[in-house]
Amino acid sequence: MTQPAPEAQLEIFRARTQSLISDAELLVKLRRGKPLRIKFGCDPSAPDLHLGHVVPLTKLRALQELGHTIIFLVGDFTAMIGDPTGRSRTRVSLSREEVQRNADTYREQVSTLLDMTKAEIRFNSEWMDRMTAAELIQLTSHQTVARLIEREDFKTRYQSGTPIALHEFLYPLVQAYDSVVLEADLEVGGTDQLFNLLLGREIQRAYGQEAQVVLTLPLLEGTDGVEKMSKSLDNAIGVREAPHEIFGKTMSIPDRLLPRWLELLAEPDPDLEKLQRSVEDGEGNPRDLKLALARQLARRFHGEQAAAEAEAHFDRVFRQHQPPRDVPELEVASSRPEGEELVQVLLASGFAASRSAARRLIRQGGVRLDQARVEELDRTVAPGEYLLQVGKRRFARVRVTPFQA
RNA sequence: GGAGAGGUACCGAAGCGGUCAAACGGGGCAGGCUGUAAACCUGUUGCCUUCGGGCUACGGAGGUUCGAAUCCUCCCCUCUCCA
Repeated sequence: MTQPAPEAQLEIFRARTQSLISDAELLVKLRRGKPLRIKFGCDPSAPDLHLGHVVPLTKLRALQELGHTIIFLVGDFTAMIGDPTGRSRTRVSLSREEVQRNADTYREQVSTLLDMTKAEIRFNSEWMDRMTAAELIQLTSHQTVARLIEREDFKTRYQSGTPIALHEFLYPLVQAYDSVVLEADLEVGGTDQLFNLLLGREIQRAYGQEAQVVLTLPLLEGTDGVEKMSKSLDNAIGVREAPHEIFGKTMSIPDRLLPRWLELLAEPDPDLEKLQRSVEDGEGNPRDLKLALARQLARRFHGEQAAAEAEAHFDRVFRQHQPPRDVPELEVASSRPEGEELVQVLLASGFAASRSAARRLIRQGGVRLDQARVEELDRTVAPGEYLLQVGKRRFARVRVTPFQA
């Protein structure tokens, strides 16, 4: 592959980024004509990729296609600390086997997005396990508390009286040191990583290396439209989720989030862009645009056919209000000759967490048996087969078996 | 070592002797509407209930009181400041 000219490459590096520090330094590195070593840190404990990860991974693929080397740094050592970003507590350390297994899963999932045969995967325990206390002290000597406390979340935590444990300061330092060991030319991360990435530059200089270029990417908001996407906030769409889940969840994002998702996630597509323009003009219906995005995402992770089925499922359940084709089946034994209480059936089906919750659902008109809304709280279901529906989207085919004394 | 602040439901946060299963906001769930599981509006959100009520809950254990999330004692945990 012949590499585009440095200036042309710069445009690709810069596309959709939050910040790039700095253009000039990147150009210097590119002009040397050698493939850059591009570091990207990943968390060893959460191998489930979601759309939030797709943003940087798409970027990395573009850079990989320019012939640069992508290095996935698995922070298995740093995981003992837990990134102080947000409120995450210190995590339990994972065993070597667990880390390896997670890394394998990660590799497998990332493979659908970029060419892993050309990428390196490294673990920072490789060098951190061997670091002596004296070396660690030396590393810490290159930074000041004042500098570390500048980091936004440390600052707010300090000011608000939320405790900061001493070891948390080591997280950015170790991450920075990883760049030294890997001789990274550039590090990619989310905006929330800016401080850590910049620290990498300082520590590299302290160890006599050229500073890495820092490239940060916007963080994708989750399905709630407010918080950044994360599994723990339950606002994520996983790339391995079922096609109809990906499709449906995408359809349920707030309309106002749509431009953002299109900007960060959508692959170039003339039809999509045409739709987008018509929606911006007030002509088109945002729903159609959302459909197009949902279709594209489902197709990207599950293929054309699965995407079509997911769309059909959505259309059926939410537009026509018909039960879906595949409904989970469930068997409930009658507890008395005339059958079983509906309340009990709801509990057994998992649609209600308690009998009180089940009654509440019925009282609110959220329960249907064979399409007919149930009005009686004390409804008993005679033995037989029924389609049970709770709310708009939860269905089960229930078989109530006869009473046996 | 000393001084102070605080621990309330899924989360944030009020309440500081009864009218508190606990305001309010977020989240969840349900209903309505709709162009979608969007937006908006309404309801609901401890458990059990024969729908009259009953039971368990406000860091833990005791106590005062007819009655405690609210007062007292001890304990556990968190934070801040001073040394």
